Amino acid sequence: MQFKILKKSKSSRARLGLIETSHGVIETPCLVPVATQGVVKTLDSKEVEETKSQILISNTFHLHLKPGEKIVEKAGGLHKFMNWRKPLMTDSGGFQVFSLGFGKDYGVGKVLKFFPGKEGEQIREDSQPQNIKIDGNGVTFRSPINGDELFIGPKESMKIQEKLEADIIFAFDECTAPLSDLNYVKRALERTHRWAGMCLKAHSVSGKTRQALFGIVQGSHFKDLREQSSKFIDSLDFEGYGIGGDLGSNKKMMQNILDWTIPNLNERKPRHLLGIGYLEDMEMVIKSGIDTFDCTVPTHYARRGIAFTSEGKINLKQKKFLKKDESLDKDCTCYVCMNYKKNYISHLLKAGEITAFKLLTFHNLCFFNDFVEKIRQKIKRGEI
RNA sequence: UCCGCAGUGGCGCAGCGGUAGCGCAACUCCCUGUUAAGGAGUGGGUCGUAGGUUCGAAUCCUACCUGCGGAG
Repeated sequence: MQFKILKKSKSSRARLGLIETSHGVIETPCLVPVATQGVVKTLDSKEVEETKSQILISNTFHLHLKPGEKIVEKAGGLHKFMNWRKPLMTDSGGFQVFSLGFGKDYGVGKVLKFFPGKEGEQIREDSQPQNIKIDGNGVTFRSPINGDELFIGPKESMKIQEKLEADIIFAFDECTAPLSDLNYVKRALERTHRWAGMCLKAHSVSGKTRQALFGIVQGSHFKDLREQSSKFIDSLDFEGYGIGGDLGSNKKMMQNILDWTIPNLNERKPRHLLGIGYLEDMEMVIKSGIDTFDCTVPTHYARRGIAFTSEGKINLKQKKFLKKDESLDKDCTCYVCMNYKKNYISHLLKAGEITAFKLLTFHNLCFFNDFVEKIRQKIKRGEI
C-alpha cells in the first residue's frame, strides 16, 4: 500500500490523497461502506461498485464464525470469494469486544446518548462484561451461533485477517465503552498497546507484506490517554492508523478527541476513523484530518426504511409517501432515483418486500458517496 | 319463512355481571469499526340499535337491524 497526499488544506487539517493498493486506487477522503459478512447487505458486488463505493470493510469476527477463514482462503481470498475486485479492509474483531461485551450489557453505543440517565453507571477497573471475558492475552467470546467458546487475541486476529487477504487490516484492540471510568480505560489501553506490538510482530513474521497493517488509537474521551495512545501507536511501525473507541457524548467532544489525537500521528500515513459517518459529522471529521471512515448508517438505515436526501432523512414507511410520485431525491441521479419513485418504494416496504431494502441501500450509498465527493471538491477548490 | 352462529378502536380477535384489553395498522422517537428487515413509546372504542333485569351490563332477557351458515 502507498499513500500519496495530493493537497493539504490551508485552513484545516483536511487533505486530498490517494491510497494505492494492489486492487486499485482510493481517492481520499473516502467513505468505507460496511460489508461485515462479506456482503453489503441486500446488494451484490456489481451493484456496490455502481454506487461508486471505492473500498469496503468486512469483519474478522463474523467471517471467522461463518464460514471460517479457511473456506475464504481456499476460495482464493475474500476479494475472489465475494467477487469484489476493488480494495478491501477487515476490521480486527476489536469492536465486538465492546458490542458483544459492555455495549450489550448496558445497551449503549460508542457515542453515548442521554448521558444524564446513565451518569450513575460506570464501568470500573477489573469489571468484566457478562458474556465475554477480557484478559491480557485476548478475549474469550461466546459464539452467537452455537454458544461455543472462542478465543481471539492479537495473534489469532492477525492469522484470520491474513487468510482473508484484505488489502488493509487492523490491529486487534479493545474498543472501550463510553461508561468506562479512567482506571478501566487505562488498563484497557495498556492491553491495546501491548496487543498492537504483538500484531505487528505476528504480521511481519508471517511475511504477508502485501497487506497494510493499521494500528488503532484508543483512550476513550480522556485527553491524556488519547494523547498517550496516539504517540505510542505512532511510535510503532504501522502503515496507517485507525482511531477507535468511544468518541464522547456530543459532536464537540468528538472533535476534541480528534484534535488530541491526529496532530500526534505521522501525517504521511493514512488515518481511518472507525465507525463514524453521519452526514452531519463528515465535514468536521475530514477537516480534523481523517482520510477514510466506515459507517453502517447508509446501509443500516436503509433497512429501517430511511432514505437520505438533500432535504434530510425521510422514512418511506410513512403512509404519506404512498402518494408521492417523485424520486427519493430531486437532485440525485443514481439508478434508483432515475427509475423508481417514493410511492413504489413505500409500497414495497409496507408489503415486506426485500427489494425495498435493496433500492434504499443503493440510493443511500450513492448519496453518501456523492456527499464525500463534494467535500473532496471543496478541498480541491480550497474552500475547507 | 324457520333454525343456528356472529356483530367490541382502521382490520383481525379476547373478555361473558363490577364501567374494556391483545395483535396488526397509524403516528412519534432511537439506531455511528452491524448480535440488527431491530427496539422504545403514543394516540384511538358511549362494546350493532332500542328497551328491560340488576346496586351495577360488552357480559343476562326481549325486539329489531346487519352479516354468515343450514333447513325449506
